Amino acid sequence: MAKKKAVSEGSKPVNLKVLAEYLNLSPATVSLVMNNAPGVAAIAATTRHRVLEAAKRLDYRPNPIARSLRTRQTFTVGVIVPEFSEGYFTMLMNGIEEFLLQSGYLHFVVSHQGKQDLIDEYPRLLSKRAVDGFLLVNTSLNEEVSVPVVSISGHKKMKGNTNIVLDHDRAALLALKHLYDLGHRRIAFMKGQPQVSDADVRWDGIMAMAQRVGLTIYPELCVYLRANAWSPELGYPIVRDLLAKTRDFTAIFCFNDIAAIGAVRAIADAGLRCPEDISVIGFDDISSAAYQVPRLTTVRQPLHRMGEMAVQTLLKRIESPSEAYPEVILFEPELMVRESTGAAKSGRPQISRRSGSDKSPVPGKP
Amino acid sequence: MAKKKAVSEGSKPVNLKVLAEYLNLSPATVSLVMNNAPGVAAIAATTRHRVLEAAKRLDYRPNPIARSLRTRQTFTVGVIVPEFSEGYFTMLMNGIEEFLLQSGYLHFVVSHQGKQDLIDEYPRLLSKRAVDGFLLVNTSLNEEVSVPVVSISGHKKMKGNTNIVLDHDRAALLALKHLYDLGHRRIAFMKGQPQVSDADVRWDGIMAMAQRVGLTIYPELCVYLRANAWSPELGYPIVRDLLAKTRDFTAIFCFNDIAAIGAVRAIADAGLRCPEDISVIGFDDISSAAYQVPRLTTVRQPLHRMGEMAVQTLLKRIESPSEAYPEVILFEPELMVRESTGAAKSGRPQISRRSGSDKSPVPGKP
DNA sequence: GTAGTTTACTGAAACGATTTAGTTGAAATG
DNA sequence: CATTTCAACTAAATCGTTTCAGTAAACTAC
Repeated sequence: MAKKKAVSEGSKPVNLKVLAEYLNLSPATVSLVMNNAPGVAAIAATTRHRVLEAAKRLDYRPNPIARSLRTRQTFTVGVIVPEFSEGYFTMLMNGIEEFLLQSGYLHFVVSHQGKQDLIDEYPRLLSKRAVDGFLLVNTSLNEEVSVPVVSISGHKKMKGNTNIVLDHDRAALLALKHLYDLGHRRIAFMKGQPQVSDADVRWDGIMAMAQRVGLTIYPELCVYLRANAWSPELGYPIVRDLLAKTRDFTAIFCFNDIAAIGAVRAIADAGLRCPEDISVIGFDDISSAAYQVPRLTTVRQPLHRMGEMAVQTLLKRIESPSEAYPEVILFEPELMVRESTGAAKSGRPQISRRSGSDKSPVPGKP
Repeated sequence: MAKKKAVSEGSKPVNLKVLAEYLNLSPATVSLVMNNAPGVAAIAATTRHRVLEAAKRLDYRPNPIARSLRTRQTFTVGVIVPEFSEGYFTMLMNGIEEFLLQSGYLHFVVSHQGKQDLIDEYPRLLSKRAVDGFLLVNTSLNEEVSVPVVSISGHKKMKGNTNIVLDHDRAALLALKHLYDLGHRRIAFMKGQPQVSDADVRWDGIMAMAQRVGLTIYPELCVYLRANAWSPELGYPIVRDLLAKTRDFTAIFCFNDIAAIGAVRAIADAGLRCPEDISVIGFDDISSAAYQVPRLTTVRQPLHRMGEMAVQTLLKRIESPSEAYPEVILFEPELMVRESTGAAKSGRPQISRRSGSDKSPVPGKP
């Protein structure tokens, strides 16, 4: 034991040259064996064993930097996210990190806070650091990069990009059908921030499915997230202001669970009850959603699996870049019905509210 | 413009040699100028300008890998955390990442999930990748590493380690005094998981301050977190089970806000009200704490600032390792009084409950 | 005019791997 | 016996920097 320590900790870590000298072989031979490179077949089996054993005994660990310099591979990927937000981000990252580490990769994470200049700068910064690929979370790039890219909830079609996305039409359908079945007809909708790449697609899904279900979307009940924060501060003021303007709705479909928490709070502060007066439905199913008071009804995204799939796809593309890969990988949402939605309050003066104008209340399509 | 593009995007990125040839200078000279190295004084000002300008025109960017190979500096730090948890982790990371990027550093993040083998492996893994320093979050290492270390909420004294910690005595005092003043005498306490390095110190603080305030700690009202998850799932079952066993307490001091959310939920599920029947006090002040129903009273940790300070200290130590640095940097907590704590419910059969035994109810000290 | 000092650079050796194109000696082939 | 083939390695270039030890030319000093 003492001997082993003396060898491995004595002075500087052994490098290839030292190991080769120790073995009376050339660095080339040792390198071939260590990497199991094609061409290693030409090395005698006995020599192979000698090398491997000596490497273990001397605790030889190849220097990844030197290796990267030569091979242009760093076993590092760049992860670009809007923010280290609670909920969405952490669930995704757990999936991403787990699988990445298993495969021997590390990752740099940078957050751009929704700022366009950072969105432009970070890919360059990370390219300079020679990452082998990019994982984009809710972010879309303007310029192409020279390595494989996998986007989660990005929706831009770009060369070399695979999109991991939720089936937002289905998500919208699940939520709207649920609300419709509970009797809700006047529903408030919350659209995500423009810099969040999911926002538009989700919104389009809601528009399309509302029509399918037979729900009317009222522009005066639509609210838009702006602030960059992913904290309940996001949803709270917007729902508070909406309630100050009108209470003529029985449900609100929030952009995410964090905003939903803010919404629930705003409803309580307005002296109303959730779900008795207003039902709230969230999105994502973050880990605290099921423990809120009331427990949040929400559309679950399989974020852990999406993260895992993103990594798998990215690594496959890094390791064999010439193959063809799907442009889109779709995941199915799941409706988690809990306590924040309930039967629509009846007795609302729905008709009176709609008089006075005949034009379609749906923005855009007639 | 077209010309510029042709130069910068044409083929491979220019390297030092190409730039040097273009300038009719040696790589050595160019390198000196680019790095503003000591010795650059010997380069004529006109040459300096020529170099700088050509570098800009040809869009020369030094290859960080080659540079790292030579200098043994990677401008990368390793961040080791227990988990990508909501709340605590994200708030800290926002501070860490912001400051790190500003200073031109990137970071690898790995999470060990409380598993000892990973806690041992990751520092080696990251050392192999030649990180310039470590940032440990709620994690303590067994072996020393050869680069500077800054721990956040780590409490181990090790060579080369600076600890960024909260004043846990003060934190306990704030919380206990608050509860005491509200009339609470029988209080339940929740201790953090053994693998979370804050757990013991916080617990000791509570013990000490309880005595100071004049509060008795009842072993039967102490619960212990075990599960590794940092989700409300953490606090929920434990408080539910406690309530099944006894309801003879009027407040509970939770290990963190996430657990407090679980506790609030468990209280509601037991048919009790918070704070009327049981007051709940959390820890951290995560961003959704203020939006819970009821809004969470909690002990705030200045996590953003702690993260920033951690980075600042680490970078200073990386850049001038020989200087002396403090072993501990203390941060002050702040009590955020909100809605989840209220006056203790009176009329509890306190006396009857304590009869039958005369031995001190405080575990450990008499 | 010679020695010493400055000024403005440069050559070449690291750093620690990978990889291509050989080399060497022995065995097989015709 | 000359030639080819093969097995088992190795020499040396390369990746793109940094940095130390020079060096050539010009300038001072006496």
